[in-house]
Amino acid sequence: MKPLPPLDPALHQPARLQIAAVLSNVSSAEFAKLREIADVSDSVLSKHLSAMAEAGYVTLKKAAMDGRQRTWISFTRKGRKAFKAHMAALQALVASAEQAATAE
Amino acid sequence: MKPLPPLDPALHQPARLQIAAVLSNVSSAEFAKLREIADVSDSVLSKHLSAMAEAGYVTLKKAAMDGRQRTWISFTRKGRKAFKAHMAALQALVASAEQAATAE
DNA sequence: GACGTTACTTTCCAATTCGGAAAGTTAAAT
DNA sequence: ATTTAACTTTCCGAATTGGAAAGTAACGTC
Repeated sequence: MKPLPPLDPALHQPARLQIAAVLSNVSSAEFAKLREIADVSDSVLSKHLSAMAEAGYVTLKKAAMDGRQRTWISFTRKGRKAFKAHMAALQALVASAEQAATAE
Repeated sequence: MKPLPPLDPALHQPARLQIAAVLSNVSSAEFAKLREIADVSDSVLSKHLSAMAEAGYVTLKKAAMDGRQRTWISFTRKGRKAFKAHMAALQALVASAEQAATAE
């Protein structure tokens, strides 16, 4: 039984996984939508997004929507790739666990 | 896009996932084996195992092996169930991410 | 039967991380 | 010029995580 592929610390945290899962499905998502799904406060979401942006995984774009200022978040190519790798690592984990016959 | 099933905090941490993945495949594993796979120090492994034991997820049994004292770790039924649920949550995450066409 | 060794366990401590509240910022609406 | 909406940053406190080192328990040895 060998060590599994490494999990990305910038994505592994639950709120970040949620955010990433959403972003993987869309070209961009609204701040408010992510906050709702990740179920965190403004400040916490903002901090997670900053961290992910710092890692080069997402970009934030402010755009006027109905006059109001909104922030749209998107994966960068790097972010998409990192998330894909992270998912693969999780898949590997699931797979390794799936041969769960009771052997010794 | 709805919130995904919750991830179990007692299992989500990387070292714990590794430990759980191993345990899911065997009836019991040696302390030393887990330490090697999780790639952590004695003290850290011991603490993770204590935490998982406290959660009712694993049991530790000391047994003499070749004269020497060894500790064998096993999932409880509850632990197995919790890990299964956790894996299902990860699967759901993977699945939700998998429709990753670029839609909006 | 004192002593060393092995195999953990617990304590100590520092570094991160995480979260919310509250204060700060900025651009648009009035 | 003010207000307001939509974040962002600061300011905490609490919890996690990790290693080193000290502690403990069970043998094995002499």
